[in-house]
Amino acid sequence: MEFIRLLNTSLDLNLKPLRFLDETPEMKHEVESSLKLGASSYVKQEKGALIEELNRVSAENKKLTELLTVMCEDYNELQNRLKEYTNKYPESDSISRKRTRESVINNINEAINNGSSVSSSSDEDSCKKPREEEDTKGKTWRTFVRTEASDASLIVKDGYHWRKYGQKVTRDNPSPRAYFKCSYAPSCPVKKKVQRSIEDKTVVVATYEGKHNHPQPPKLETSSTPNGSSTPGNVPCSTSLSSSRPTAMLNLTSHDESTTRSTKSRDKDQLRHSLLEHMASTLTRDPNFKAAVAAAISLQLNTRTQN
DNA sequence: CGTATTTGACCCGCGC
DNA sequence: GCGCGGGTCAAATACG
Repeated sequence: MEFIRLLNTSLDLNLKPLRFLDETPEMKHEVESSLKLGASSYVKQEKGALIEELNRVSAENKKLTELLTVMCEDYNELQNRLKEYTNKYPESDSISRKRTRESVINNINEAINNGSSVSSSSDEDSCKKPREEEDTKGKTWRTFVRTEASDASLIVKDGYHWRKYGQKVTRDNPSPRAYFKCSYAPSCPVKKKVQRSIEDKTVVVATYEGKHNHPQPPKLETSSTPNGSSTPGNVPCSTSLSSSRPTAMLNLTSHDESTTRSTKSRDKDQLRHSLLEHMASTLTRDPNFKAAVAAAISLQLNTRTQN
């Protein structure tokens, strides 16, 4: 599948700690004392190193920008192809209760290709963008959510509060099915069943029954579109960086089909800008990263004073 | 200690 | 009536 190719987010970047990205008081002190000791040659040397560093960061920035552009283009191409496909094979209105194996596979594939989520991380709050499929009655509907195969929690974050009241292994699917009730309002009759797809273990199928008799709870940490509120201007993109494994995630699902070319390019720029901004701010906020930078600088200063 | 989750038991509808 | 399978209950347990 082509979207797998898109998932390869290995940037092959030079991830050597950036210098002087965010000076801590200790670092400042060390640099100042070194400057006091050092001669003007040291300052020149340092200036050269800084310029070199700046060039390197600019090159990385350029590389990231190019990658992002390629990803956006690929996404648009995929979306166009999906549109063509759905126009070619419109889904029949009479969906029988018991689906054929082929139609189930098609729906799952469609859900994935539709951009349910593109995630390279196991982060629980990562891009879980459901695709909904309403029943002909309008009382039950299905949602496909892409998650990590290793994630056995069967939690689908849709903005509502759910209480799990049962779990069962059904005959047709070895994965357990979890039963939830809406716990936000005691009188709310809505229930949902969540089960991994038998065809694709990374896809979770949530079946909702009933209609909420209350408004959607205020979004705090849970949200059906977890990325929507995290970035300025609701740009559908988020990044996360942990000390052990830096990850980058993109949720490119909220494109309006009728958007003009200019809006698309503006969105691209916005997306690019916010992604870079977010990555930078995440890096500067990360205490481990700060510590690594401080260690690298002090190491370099020590070796220079020894030489 | 209150709340959420787990899990075995139980209930109920359906087909034979 | 019986067995099977899906759905629900509720006591036990875990967790914050």
